[in-house]
Amino acid sequence: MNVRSFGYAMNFDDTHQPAPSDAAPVERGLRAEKREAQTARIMEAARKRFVQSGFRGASMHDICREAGMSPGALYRYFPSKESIIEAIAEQDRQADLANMMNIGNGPTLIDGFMNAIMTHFQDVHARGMAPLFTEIRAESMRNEAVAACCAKNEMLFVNIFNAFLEQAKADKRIDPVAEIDAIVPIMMALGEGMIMSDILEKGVKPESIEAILRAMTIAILRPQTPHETLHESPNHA
Amino acid sequence: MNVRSFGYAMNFDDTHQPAPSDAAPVERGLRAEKREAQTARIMEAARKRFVQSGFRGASMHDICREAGMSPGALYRYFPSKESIIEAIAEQDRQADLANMMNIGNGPTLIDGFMNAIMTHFQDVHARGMAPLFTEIRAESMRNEAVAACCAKNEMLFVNIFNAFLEQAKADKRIDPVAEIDAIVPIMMALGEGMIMSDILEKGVKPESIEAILRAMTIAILRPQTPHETLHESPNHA
DNA sequence: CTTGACTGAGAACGATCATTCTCATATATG
DNA sequence: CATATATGAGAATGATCGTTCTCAGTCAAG
Repeated sequence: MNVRSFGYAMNFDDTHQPAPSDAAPVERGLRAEKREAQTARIMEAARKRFVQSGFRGASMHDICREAGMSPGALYRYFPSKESIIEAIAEQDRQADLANMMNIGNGPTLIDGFMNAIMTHFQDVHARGMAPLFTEIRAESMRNEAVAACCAKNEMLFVNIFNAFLEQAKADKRIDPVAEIDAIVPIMMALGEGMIMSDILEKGVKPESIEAILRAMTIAILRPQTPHETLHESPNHA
Repeated sequence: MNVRSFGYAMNFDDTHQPAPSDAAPVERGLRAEKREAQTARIMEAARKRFVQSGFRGASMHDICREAGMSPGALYRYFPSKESIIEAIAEQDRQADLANMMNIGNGPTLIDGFMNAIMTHFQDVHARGMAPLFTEIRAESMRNEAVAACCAKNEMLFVNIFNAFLEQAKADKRIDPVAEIDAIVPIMMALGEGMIMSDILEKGVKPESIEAILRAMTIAILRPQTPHETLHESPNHA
């Protein structure tokens, strides 16, 4: 269900890896597999500690203890604490991006949009990732590498979202209240607020959230085809 | 222009203060005034460093240097770094609260609401406080004292906002799309997202922001008196 | 078995941090 | 002036942190 690509771009060279010589490519796969498993174990442990204590608050020894590993071992996989932070930020932002790629999959434009963000909220809530998200955003305001990671993934989504809305506008399926260049960042900001606040944690019913966000989205995008506005709220007593 | 009440509740006793004996209440005022000025200077310096490096990233020596003060001097005013963090969080959240108290001051319900939040956004943006806000929210997810401070001020505002909307609903001036108990936390989450993202920093025109948020607010609250919906956007070319 | 690279444990290191200690100065009070 | 108290500077302290060092085990290849 989750993105497990592990394609996080770390800026340290993997010179440990044996040179891809012509002999025994099968064995190399076994070694690499073990390495990946260990790396994943470290990241899992780090994420737990970071959620609980923040990037600066969690110590390397904490992470080692959580991962059941010595510092000497851990440093064979990550050259620094910074690199762990960057890897986790990258992985988290990529997971967010993957979740949001689903806008556009739905019977109507509004339904596709609502499904994507409601699923995303549920996912973040279920995995207890709201504190980590907030931590990443705070870190991104002073840490250049993390800022670049956020900017990169944000740009990817902005471009897609923007093109999606521009197309819908050109097709006269929506008639937005303002320029799409303004709507996109604002809707993203609103979404980030919902994630940070972890509304589901506060006991607000998902149906209410959906009803409110749907009304809001319709008001901003103003869908033009009649059946777009029909499903105002699927759960209305 | 700003809230300068300095009524932040610090949980350390001010036993330094001379006992309020019957003699010379005038002199005591002078001493207290100097103390307040020094305290303010430290908090100003701390805020600067915290914005730049975060709560954990900024060291006490950094703050001392910024304030032009030795550690020995600084520790006469604050017993710990924690207490500075708490004082700043409290002050910041109180300023936010004061800004938001203005909902209700406007020709229409929607106008009052829009004025309050737009002014608040401008204020936070102008003072460059978005990083500090994000830092406080991140800290509140693991630091009990900061969490309590956020919860306290949030509760104060929630109660007011809630009563405000319930009254408007009872008067049939609005017909909200969902229960007010759901609308309040969601609108607050949306606002926090706008502040964290510092939309104004991204070059989005304030008129566009206002137009979008106004449409959104109208869609959620659904004002019933005809002139409520009239002023859709005051700055429309 | 020997070799050589990989992996791991855990002590150790230097830096940095929040905080405290010591001592000096200033100021109000009698 | 003498005393007591508030204020300040700056070195010192003990803890903690990220990181490295040393050495021992593992395992595939010859």
